Amino acid sequence: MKRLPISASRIQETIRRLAYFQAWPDDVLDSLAGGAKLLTLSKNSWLAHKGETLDRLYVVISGQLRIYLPLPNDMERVVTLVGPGDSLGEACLVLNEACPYHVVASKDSHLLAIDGMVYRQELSRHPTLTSQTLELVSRRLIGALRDVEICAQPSSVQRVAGFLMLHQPTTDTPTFKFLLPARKQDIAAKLGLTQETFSRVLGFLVKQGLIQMQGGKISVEDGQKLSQITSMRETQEPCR
Amino acid sequence: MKRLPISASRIQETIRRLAYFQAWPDDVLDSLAGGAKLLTLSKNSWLAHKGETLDRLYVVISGQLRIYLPLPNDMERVVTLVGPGDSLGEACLVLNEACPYHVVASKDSHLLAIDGMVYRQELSRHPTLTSQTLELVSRRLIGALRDVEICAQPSSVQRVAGFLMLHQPTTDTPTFKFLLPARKQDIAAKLGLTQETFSRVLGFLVKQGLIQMQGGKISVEDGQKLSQITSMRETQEPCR
DNA sequence: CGCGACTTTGAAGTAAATCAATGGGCGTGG
DNA sequence: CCACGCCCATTGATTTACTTCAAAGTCGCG
Repeated sequence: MKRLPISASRIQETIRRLAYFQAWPDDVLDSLAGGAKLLTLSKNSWLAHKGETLDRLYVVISGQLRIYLPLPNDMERVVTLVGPGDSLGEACLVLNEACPYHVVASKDSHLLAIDGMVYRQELSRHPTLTSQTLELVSRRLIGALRDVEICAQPSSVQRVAGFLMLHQPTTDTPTFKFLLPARKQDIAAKLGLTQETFSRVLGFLVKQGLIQMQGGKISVEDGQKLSQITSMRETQEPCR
Repeated sequence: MKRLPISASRIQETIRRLAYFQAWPDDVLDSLAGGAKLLTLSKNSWLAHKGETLDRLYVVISGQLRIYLPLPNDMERVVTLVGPGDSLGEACLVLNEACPYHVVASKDSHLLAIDGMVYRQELSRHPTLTSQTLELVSRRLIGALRDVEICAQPSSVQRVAGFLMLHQPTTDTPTFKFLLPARKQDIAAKLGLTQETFSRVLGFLVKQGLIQMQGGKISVEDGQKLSQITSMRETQEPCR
């Protein structure tokens, strides 16, 4: 992880380009730019460890971060995959609490790091920002709940089906394509499965004709049936 | 569920007594009392269904609510148990989104129901409330993460140990007692276990001398060892 | 073309779910 | 005050879906 020696104007420019800051007033952006840094993280390098105090708000410009919880058996439970335009750390900064998860770059990444003190100060100064942040955190809370719901599915097929259906653009679109947002390994870890099980389930769904797959490209052929799986009592066909 | 025919003054009085509203200005409380109702829910009656729009903020006065996600196999994944002084619905109201979970009374309960419109209006009028709510939702988000962490533990013994250790009053208190906050059934569902497994694991821990148990009263005898279990690779003793 | 990272496939073991039945508390009513 | 009935917890026996361990296969990239 190294700090890019970039001019302040470059930072301001970057900030203004990010959707995250779209609705924020100019003077706030100027303040934020003051304590901001541009970071470059190479794949697999750490951004934060669980238990550390987080003193920055991070916004991903390019690349991808993996937020996860470490498990006893050398496994990980992926909480979120943070992509371009996404941010991380609001809740911790607001509460001034220790970081509850690990964060590492899952790809070479560029990010904006905004000083926590400045961030909190601006937050307290501008009610609009506070309510926007409230909305953001609320969205994240509800999102977390959706993830819990998927991971709580009793069978692996149901979890994967639930995951796939998250990507349908509009409800009642029976067929659609998308690219897996990360390595299958990481997605499996987000679903609470091993990569092996995830692979097998995808293979099973292909065999059933419910999806097609080539590399990371998924084509859902029958979203209808896939949704039903989620609420079915028996999922695993006799396997032959 | 029936509406108590209670005077407005009684409602204001109740509101003022709740810790939830401690720091809120008087005029806000008056407004909130305007659209508020006192509800009585008898055990097992519904407060909200998943998918419905939630148009009230609820604060529990007495009793207990169970927030949960329905699972295909007629099981539930308990998200939270909401007790006296706790509230529910902030995130939904802020985003004006459908309720993502079911809510039922797990005991006979009394609650305060505050009109959503009024709540949002007051929120937008008073930046202080907004930041307090931001803190509340942030806390809830981080709490949700802790729950995910426990449920992600690979073995049942580790999940239960993690749950038990949540109740230690201060870190480095090796021994402590507490009362289970709900039926074992519901706690099991919160840990992603069946009641049978939960029962067996508790029995196992008793046999190991790590805890004592009589009914809902738990006495943790060796928090040290219990914490270690959480990060151990092998958990289940050979059983004989 | 060959190497490393990631994924897929196979075979075996195991922990937890499931099914089924018993046991204990507690409130209600006789 | 005891007896019944209900709800919840416990215990046992069985099944199986997932993990685990191991190895081969694929892909992209220098």
